[in-house]
Amino acid sequence: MSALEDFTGTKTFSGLLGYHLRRASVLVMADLTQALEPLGLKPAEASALFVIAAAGGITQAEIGRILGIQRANMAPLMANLIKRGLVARQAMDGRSQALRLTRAGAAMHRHAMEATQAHEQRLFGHLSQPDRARMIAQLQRLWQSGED
Amino acid sequence: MSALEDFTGTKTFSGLLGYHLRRASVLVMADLTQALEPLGLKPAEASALFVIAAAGGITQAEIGRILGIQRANMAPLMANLIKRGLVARQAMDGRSQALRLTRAGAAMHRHAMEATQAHEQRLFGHLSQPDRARMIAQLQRLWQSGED
DNA sequence: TATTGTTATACTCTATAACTATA
DNA sequence: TATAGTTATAGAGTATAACAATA
Repeated sequence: MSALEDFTGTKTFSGLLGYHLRRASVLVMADLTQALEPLGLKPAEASALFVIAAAGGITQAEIGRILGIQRANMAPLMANLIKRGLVARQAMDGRSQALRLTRAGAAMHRHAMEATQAHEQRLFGHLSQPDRARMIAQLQRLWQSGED
Repeated sequence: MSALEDFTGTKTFSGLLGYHLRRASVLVMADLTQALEPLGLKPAEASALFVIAAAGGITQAEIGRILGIQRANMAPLMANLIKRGLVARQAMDGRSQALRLTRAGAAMHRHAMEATQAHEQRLFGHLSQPDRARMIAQLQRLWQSGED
């Protein structure tokens, strides 16, 4: 056991769930970023595609609320997806625009979902299905408790 | 159930552990940042104090390796803690310097640990002790698998 | 009055490169 | 050659403020 493992294994951090949550999240995001890079997608862009695929006709402001992304930051993100022909707009009323996947966007969505599932399997595959489900439920309750 | 909860509750994201890990981590870091703000500490600074308290005489490069912080980013962080009189340096050899908490630093460390424990209790107190221990063990194995 | 979409901008965090002094 | 500490800097992600158009 190296000196580094020794320290991180002491009571200094071993009792702090938030610390391990953060370190794990950093690792997972880095791996997901790599997994999506061949598709030319960033995690936030892939997430937006996932939401549109599940809820065609949704507005970008609503996607932002679901994903925790500011309206101001959704604008360039969505402009990029539209410019690349993955998402199409359709006027609902004078200020809202319904978003749908194009054919290319639907294909990209499938590839992104496959890459994401493979990534999840790679990182979390060693966990049993009940362990995974329990952790998801606990984490979801946690972050949704901060949603108002 | 609102439209937002409905979407985040669908199979789109509910099966993705990485997504919930990320959302939870963001919430936890925001809460910890607030909890430490009255002390004038940022999470990274508090973590450095924790490491020094547990391992007096350690160098800042080693702290960086433990916490996953680049050497280049440790320099201004540690300079700030020293300028505030929380940490003192002591030459080991011509290039390495042993770090120790000053009296003020030890007091700050206690306050930071108390604030952190209260924060953890506030966010994770609803989890049973076995649940908490299991989650910590699983997350730790996960992020440490990416350490080389 | 509130909301959508947008632009501009600032701030924080993190990563890279380069340098010196020393081992 | 490798490491400690430092500086400068660039990039990404996120936050705030303001605006026009519309509900």
